[in-house]
Amino acid sequence: MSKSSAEHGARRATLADIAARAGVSPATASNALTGSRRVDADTAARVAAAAAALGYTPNLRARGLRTGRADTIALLSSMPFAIAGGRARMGFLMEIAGTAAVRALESGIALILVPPLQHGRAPLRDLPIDGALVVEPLADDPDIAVLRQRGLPVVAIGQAPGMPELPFVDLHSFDSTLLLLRHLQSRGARQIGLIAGAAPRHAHQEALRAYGAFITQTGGDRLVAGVAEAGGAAAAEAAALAMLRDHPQIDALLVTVDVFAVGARAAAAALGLDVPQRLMIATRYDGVHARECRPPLTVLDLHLDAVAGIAVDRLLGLIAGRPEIADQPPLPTLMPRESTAR
Amino acid sequence: MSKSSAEHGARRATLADIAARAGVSPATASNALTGSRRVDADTAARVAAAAAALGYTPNLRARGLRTGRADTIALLSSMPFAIAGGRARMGFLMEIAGTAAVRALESGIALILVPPLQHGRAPLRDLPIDGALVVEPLADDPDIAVLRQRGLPVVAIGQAPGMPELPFVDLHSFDSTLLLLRHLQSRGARQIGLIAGAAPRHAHQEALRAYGAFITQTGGDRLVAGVAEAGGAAAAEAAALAMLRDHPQIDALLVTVDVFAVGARAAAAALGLDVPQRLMIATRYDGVHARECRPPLTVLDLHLDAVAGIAVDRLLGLIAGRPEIADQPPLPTLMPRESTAR
DNA sequence: CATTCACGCTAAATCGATTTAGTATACGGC
DNA sequence: GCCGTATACTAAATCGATTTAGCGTGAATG
Repeated sequence: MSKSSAEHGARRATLADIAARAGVSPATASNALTGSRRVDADTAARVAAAAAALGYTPNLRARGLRTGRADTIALLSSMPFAIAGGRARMGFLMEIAGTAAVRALESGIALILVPPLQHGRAPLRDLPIDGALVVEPLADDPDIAVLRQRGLPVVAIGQAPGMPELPFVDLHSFDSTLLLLRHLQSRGARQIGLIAGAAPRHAHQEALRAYGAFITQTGGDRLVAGVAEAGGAAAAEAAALAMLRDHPQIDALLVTVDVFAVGARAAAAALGLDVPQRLMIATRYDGVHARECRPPLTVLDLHLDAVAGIAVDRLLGLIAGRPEIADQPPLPTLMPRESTAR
Repeated sequence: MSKSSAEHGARRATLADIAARAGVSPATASNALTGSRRVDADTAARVAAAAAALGYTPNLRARGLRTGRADTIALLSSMPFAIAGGRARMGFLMEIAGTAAVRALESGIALILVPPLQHGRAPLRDLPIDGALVVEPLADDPDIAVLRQRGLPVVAIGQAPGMPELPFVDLHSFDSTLLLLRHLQSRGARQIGLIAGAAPRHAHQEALRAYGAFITQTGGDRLVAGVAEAGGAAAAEAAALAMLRDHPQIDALLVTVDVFAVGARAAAAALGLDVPQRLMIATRYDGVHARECRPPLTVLDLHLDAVAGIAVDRLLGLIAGRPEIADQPPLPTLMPRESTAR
């Protein structure tokens, strides 16, 4: 009965069918439907009627083959599985994906999700897309390299380190970090430690820069640990343990990655340090990790809706060759939770 | 300098280029690369070398045009914006999307996200896809109708009401409901009210059925309200208000939709009913709404990872014409929170 | 020796739309 | 009446891969 179920449905009407029914050539039918050249109003109406009658929808593969357009963009993240995978399954990426998909589809563009793959396949090389959004790219990001080689426009969500000319949507990492540092300070922190990702991502680098500026200004020791992203919470726990042991004067930790913050919290527990009384912890992204941590972690509202919307607009603009828009999303907003409620 | 940035990159190598370099015809090059027909080992090696040297990647549009395959599947939800949109941006859909995208990409299939659109466009008709996953379809789901008309295989996540023959992944809505009802009972509930979505979705219908069975068995009044999905939390609040006023004996509410549960919680607040002391509330999906509700809501772990994985496997199986797999995900697990901690 | 067969390959058709280059007609101006 | 030109259309080329049909060659079979 059923072989490949692709055989079932009635054959889709083609442009030639429409043309025949309307008594014109395929070329005219095409022009009438897409409006790319002048066509007599009567003829256009006949073509439109035929298309409606036959339920015509263009074959996007054929159109794409001819025009080179794909009417598709990709959203991708290079975050390693240890951070982006697991229980909280790419919350960050998915939050952006939701808004981005809506925004794109409203413009008739489909959004393909390209999550980090465990086994490092590179589907990017032949994906039929017109452009891509890259979330928090690395310096010398291999995905961006591939996309550029294909000549595809790219918009980074969070600046791409070392590529100042690459269009990006600003995640305001410097200001974010300052916001959190000042919050910790206002809650009475005297010595803040910083735990950042070791990978060359703009967010980490900016966190370091902001932290440096803050320490210079306020005094105190410059206590920083870089954690390998692939290590996940366990690596962060180890780093936090070492840092807290070596520097018992630390009374607050700023952790740039939510998964790492969970590790830091575990380290505090291991050392018997009460959170928030003895040690405050704050992180950046408000995901499952931050919310389900006990106590819940103070975070930022990164306004990812706005971020995603602007990113899509910018990318579609680049694809269409429209002049660049300069919009940037609003600055993140503080969302204090128990982990800093002293 | 920059016009359409699509012009920048070097022209992609085509099969013809490979063929020329390897000194064979395009047909042979194709056969060598795809392995669809026998080719001399030497020749195949030459072709492979040429492909590698030129960095050849097939043009998927051209291939798709010829073969009819798209190597793409869609994930779509018909949930109205009032539920799926807004602050919690399709948590349910996105949670599934993450796993599904990984699983699909590992098989070389891209995943397109089709969220509900506010202005009811129907991009489904011409999206180049091989099949689709539909989340919690409606009875007579218009999306499914379109897909079927196109002859595309569909897998429902949560059974499709009135379409028992449609392949689906079981969300175990009947058992889920019983699980929650028994939990409420075990926490001392004497009279449970049910607030379900009014739309003809399997989850709601099964909730009603399970609730009916439960009441029949345990006694008590059958107190049910159906809430229009498009009404969102406000509609649910109104319904809960009415129900709680009319039936003050209600001491627990089971709400099938997380957004509605938030509305129910607001109704309790408006009536001055303490949660959970005077009124317990439980819902199904563990999303932002449930977690950020005060008090946090008791929910189920629906094991969406497993659900999504099975759904993708089933769909890819259908597309490939493989015999059906019968796997179903594990039963949901209870995650008690404060809203039922009496 | 003639015939069949398998093998390895190629030319050309094909998928369905868009676009180029060009044709037929009508109209206006002189 | 002739020319230029705008209009409305069409035939054919094109995008890049796959697939059909078929062609030589050499080995095996009777």
